Amino acid sequence: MVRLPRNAPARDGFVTLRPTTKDLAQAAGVSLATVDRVLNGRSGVSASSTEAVHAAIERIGFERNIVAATLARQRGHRFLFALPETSTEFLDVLLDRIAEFRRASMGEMIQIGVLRLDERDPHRAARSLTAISAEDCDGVAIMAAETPQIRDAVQRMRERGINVVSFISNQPEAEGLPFVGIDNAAAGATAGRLMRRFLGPRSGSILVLADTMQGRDSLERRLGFDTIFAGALPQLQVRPTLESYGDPDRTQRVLANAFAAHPDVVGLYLIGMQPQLALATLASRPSAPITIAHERTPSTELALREGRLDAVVHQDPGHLVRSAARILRAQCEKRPILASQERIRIEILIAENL
Amino acid sequence: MVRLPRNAPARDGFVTLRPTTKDLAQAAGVSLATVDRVLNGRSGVSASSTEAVHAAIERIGFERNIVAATLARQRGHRFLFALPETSTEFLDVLLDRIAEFRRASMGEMIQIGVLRLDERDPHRAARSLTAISAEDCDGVAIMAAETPQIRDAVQRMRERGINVVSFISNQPEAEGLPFVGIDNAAAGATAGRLMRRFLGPRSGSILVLADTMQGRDSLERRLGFDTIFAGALPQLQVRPTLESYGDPDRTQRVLANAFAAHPDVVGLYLIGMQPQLALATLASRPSAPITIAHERTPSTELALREGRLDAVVHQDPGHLVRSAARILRAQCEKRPILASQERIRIEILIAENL
DNA sequence: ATCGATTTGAGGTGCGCACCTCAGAATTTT
DNA sequence: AAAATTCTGAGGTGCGCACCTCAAATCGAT
Repeated sequence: MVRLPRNAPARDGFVTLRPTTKDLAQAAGVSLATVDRVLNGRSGVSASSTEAVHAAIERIGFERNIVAATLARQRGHRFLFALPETSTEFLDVLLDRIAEFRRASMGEMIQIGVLRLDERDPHRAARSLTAISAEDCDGVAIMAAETPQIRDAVQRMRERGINVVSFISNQPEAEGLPFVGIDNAAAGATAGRLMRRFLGPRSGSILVLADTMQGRDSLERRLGFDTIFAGALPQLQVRPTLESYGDPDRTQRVLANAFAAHPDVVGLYLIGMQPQLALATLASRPSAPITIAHERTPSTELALREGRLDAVVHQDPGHLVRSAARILRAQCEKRPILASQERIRIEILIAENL
Repeated sequence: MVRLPRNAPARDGFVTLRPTTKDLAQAAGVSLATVDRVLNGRSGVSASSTEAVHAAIERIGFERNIVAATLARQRGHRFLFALPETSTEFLDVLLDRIAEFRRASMGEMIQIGVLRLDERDPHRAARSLTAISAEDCDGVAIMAAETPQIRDAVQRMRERGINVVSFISNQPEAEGLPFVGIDNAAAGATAGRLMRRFLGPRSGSILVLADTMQGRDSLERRLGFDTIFAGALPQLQVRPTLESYGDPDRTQRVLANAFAAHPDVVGLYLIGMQPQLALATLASRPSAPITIAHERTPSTELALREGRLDAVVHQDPGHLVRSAARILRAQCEKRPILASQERIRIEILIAENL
């Protein structure tokens, strides 16, 4: 229990205490009020005063005490996660992590809400977003396919002063929206590389199954996957992407057809969010192809353990949630974000490192 | 900018404001002073009062406001990272992360120091630890091989009231020390599984090179690695562990000898912290074996990109540092730790998911 | 019943900052 | 020059909690 007297001498490898706003005011030769005005971007400060404060900040190495600031700024950030309404295992996991984060961040004065967007009806989804008022909400993390309606809604939200990040599924970067999620092309390439290595010298067809190829994410993953097999690999044929539309029956049907059409299937890449649908179909097949899926869920985890799945390419939902919240918070407080810390890693899971 | 008036009505998916200690005192029918005594584990409270407070905590769902608490408890935690003196690339990366974390946590009133321990001389290392006073330091994360001297020094530190976690290299769990790091047996098994899959139908010898097999970590990794090849794999021979002692010349020598003795080498598992030594030797060989190493460093990253390394099994140094600090802090504040959040993942890196 | 020990309550202080007010100073405009 | 405007400083308040003191109440044992 080390108390920290002001002006504590530097000892060992430790640093001394940090200057406060009072020290800053003194160093800058202005009053606390002016320091406050500069620090919090209030109006009515002359250029020379602003300059003096900034110079003093540099000189004495002032850093705002975030703990005290968030306490004093009796303002809990309210963030919304806008997620698709259709339920998938990955979304369930994500919701769990959001709930977990909500509990953890109550202590930090952050309130978390969830809004479900009707994917089938972009207009309705856009209206849900438009209904969010800046009074109720400081920031929104949006996971939705990019449509003109959504794009407009996002634009209007930002005009209302609500911070927005695009979450997991990337909105076009042109708008300058921060993106929280993995590089899907790299994720696809990762899956492709594993597939190729696991296949070794084997030859045959590789099937690719997506929920739908409408979404940017699936496209990017497929493109990344293909980069690995492009060129000199005549013995491996990556077949056109099959689409399941998240429908168990259709999944069964398209897979059965594909297996019939290509008796030499040696690999199966499950791009989409519902790999368990395909895995269920596959369970009945005798010689299983090398199978790689995305996202760790109870289903994929079990399949990995049971050997029905050879690898899973994953993005950590906990990280996604926390990163989105950190970015939104930084934006609210007009702090810079450390891009390096916010990069979501592409994780590879096999049975041994679960 | 949402202000949070007390007794704010619940809106949307948001939660209402949290009760304060004052509310808690009222609910428990005791005074603020008694609530304070219970919350902070001070003495002189009857069992019945303690009971009443805890019941009230449950009932009204009180949760301490960490922001206010850390501000009021004008006590900056001081934590030390005690690391080996011998420099490796992994340690350099680790030091970078520690420096980064130090900067980031100044705002949270946490001070971070680094202490280097002379590995060659356990007595000297133990003395360095013994010199740490509880006045100067609230917690220590120790990365060191377990020796009787270190064990005793740790014991004495704990008796002095300094919190300790064993860091990266595990001290025996018998002492009830929290451990921050990966399960090395699982990490070894992960490397083994990748090796086996990457080898496919190939047959031959697999070499294993460690810095030294003195450390528990290397032993565990080797054991985990072997589990994958145990039993029905006559075509793959995992050879006895070679030791480099971190010496470039010796590395070169033992590897050259091993390659001479086993012309059929198809795999190379680099257990230790200095894979770059072996990689340098390997660069001159024509047909490279499947090579797997531990820990992402500039060297291993480059080797992955250049194809000289096929996979890296990794533990994130940033996570390690933050997790150690979180655990130490939780111990200082007598808070429980969320074991699930503190599990360090075994990451798999290939060229595509860097 | 008396004494000591234990338990409790009331109250205060301060952490570092955000945010507010209002009066006075410095500057610009008329 | 006066008036209007912009800028500045001094001061206060409160966030939720930790930590402190001191007096009063309660308890147990003799």
